[in-house]
Amino acid sequence: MIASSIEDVAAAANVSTATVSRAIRGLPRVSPQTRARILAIATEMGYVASSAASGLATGRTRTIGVLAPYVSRWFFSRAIEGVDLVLQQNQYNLMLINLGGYGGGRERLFEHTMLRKQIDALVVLCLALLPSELEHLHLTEIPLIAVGGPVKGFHQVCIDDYQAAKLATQHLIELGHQRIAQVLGEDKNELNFEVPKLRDKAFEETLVNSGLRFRPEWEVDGEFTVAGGVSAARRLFDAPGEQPTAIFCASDEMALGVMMEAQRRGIRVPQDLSVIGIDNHEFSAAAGLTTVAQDPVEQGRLAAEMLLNELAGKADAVRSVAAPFQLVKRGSTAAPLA
Amino acid sequence: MIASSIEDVAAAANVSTATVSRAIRGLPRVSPQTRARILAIATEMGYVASSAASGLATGRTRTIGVLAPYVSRWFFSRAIEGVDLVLQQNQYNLMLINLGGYGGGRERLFEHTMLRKQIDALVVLCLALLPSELEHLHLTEIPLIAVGGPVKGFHQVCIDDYQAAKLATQHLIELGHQRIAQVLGEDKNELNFEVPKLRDKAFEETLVNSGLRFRPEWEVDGEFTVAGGVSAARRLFDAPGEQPTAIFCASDEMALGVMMEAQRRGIRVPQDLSVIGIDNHEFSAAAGLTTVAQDPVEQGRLAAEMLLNELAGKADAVRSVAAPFQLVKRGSTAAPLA
DNA sequence: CTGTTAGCGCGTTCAC
DNA sequence: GTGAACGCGCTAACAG
Repeated sequence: MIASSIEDVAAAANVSTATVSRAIRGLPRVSPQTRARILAIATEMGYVASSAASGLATGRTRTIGVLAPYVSRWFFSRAIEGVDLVLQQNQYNLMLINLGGYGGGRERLFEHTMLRKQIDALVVLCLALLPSELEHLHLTEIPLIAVGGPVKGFHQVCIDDYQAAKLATQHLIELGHQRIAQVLGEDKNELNFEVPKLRDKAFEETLVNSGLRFRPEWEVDGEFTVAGGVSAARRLFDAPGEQPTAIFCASDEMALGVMMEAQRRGIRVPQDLSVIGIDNHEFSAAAGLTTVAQDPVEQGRLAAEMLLNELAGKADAVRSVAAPFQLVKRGSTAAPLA
Repeated sequence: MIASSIEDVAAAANVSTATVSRAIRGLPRVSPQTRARILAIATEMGYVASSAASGLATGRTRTIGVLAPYVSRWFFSRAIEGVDLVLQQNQYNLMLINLGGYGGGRERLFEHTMLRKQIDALVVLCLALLPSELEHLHLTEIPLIAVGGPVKGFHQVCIDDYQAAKLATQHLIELGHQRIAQVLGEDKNELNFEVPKLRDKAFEETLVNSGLRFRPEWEVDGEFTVAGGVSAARRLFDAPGEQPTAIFCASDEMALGVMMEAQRRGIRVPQDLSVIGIDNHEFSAAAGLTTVAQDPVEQGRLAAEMLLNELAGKADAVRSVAAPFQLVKRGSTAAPLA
């Protein structure tokens, strides 16, 4: 009852396979009656077209690839969900290509998986690609788009990271903070991208433009993780001499780590220390973290829609779009006591 | 240079397509010299077999499906990474089937996507499936396995949730707590599974078996999220009368929410309140949360390995396996003050 | 409106 | 060790 092919259906309905194909795919040139009859029979037989066969015939897989540096981090998993939302609505499949677990064979991934015509389009989640990889991708000539960060030669959906970081920094400055430290995320394993640099640059320039002193010793790496935020906070708190009254963190996960470490030491947030992040991570509201919010679900959704439009034949459907962001004030920031 | 088919390679190498096929797939009956020559030419031409065509011919897709209720929650995203690890090592693709975003058309997912012979095997991440869905899945006759929770009629890789919850509860009791509340996760949108029930049952029975009183009013829902944990904590803290000295949370995310709310109210953890969770979420170490740890990456990896073994022809490769768990003591639990 | 006929690109007998 | 030929299941172009 399950393993039926289009021929079985055609035979059962006394029509040709071509008619079955047309009827099922909703193409014209089939009388309403025959269509109804075929559909009924197909349903009853549990017939579903083989994707391999139709893929071979059409050259389309109805599958979109999502290339991610990690899947278990907030931004990426949410962006994946956003892409998925659109794909499901359009009966497309989602092939997850995770670079995080890749042990050395990363290049093979591009030369094989990517090229096997297994996907009709690709979403690249903020990821720095090697020149050879970019070349491979462009050779496939499938629609491409980047989400969450710029990729050279790609259209992109992402916030203006410079402006976002500037907004966060300015919030601290406007509250009256003068001694502001930064926890940033550095590019460890080459999976990373330009976003950290932009946020870093914005922080420094905003500080200086406001007449404040930029202190290199108050710039520590948090690796974009909670654990990294904790250890970054330790380094700051353990340093001798003057302490910052506020910390700008390049991501909420790091900011949450900073808050946890502060709490452990009895440093009160926001009385003794203001903390601000970027992202609006799921945990941030609960933790009362002030942040510059962005919405990866929406970004993923938008990107997927553009790709599908492009696949549907709309010219230049894939464009670069600036995603919105906004300051969300919560309890972790306040004017400095002194 | 990219869009080459096996015929192009065959022509360039002056051999038949059959020989190219054998050479590339490492089959015998090809002289070392010809094989080397063919491989060189294929590489140079950037040839990669079309997955649709080979899929049609072999009936195999080299793709494994992962059916998940959500992708952006800790357990699921980590389990996906675990599965992915094994698939990448074996040149398999991962098709992500997310039920979370599914707006009503859930059944169609099963009748179409699942059945289109698009995947060679399926991993179900702790998810309650409807009888009709189970039927569909079994009809496909592909290897199946459940991870993280029992699915009727499936082999499974998961911890013994009863024992894990019992361990957590006992830890609190052994510390001397007598007034213990529970934050559990209820089955809201039918995406859920039996795990919450098991943990709940273990908590109650352990309490009673230790001669402690079980108070229904101290059992509140936290929806398995941080935000849910926060609001559960509020309900507990706002209730008049006696307060619990410890709270058992059925997941770390809820426990973290409880800790955040406690902190906001000046309730000291662990002096005034002990909190324990289950999972060992990425944030738990940073937050100092005592928990019963489990490892979804490992569970996913194990499940994927069994599936691939089964696909490789090993009989009964897919079995049920009890995953390990252990108590990880951190700062959030201590003996009650009084 | 419907049927016939070619492929889509590869794997796989079988002969050689 | 190698090649020719068929078939996987479906779609597309053309006939009717």
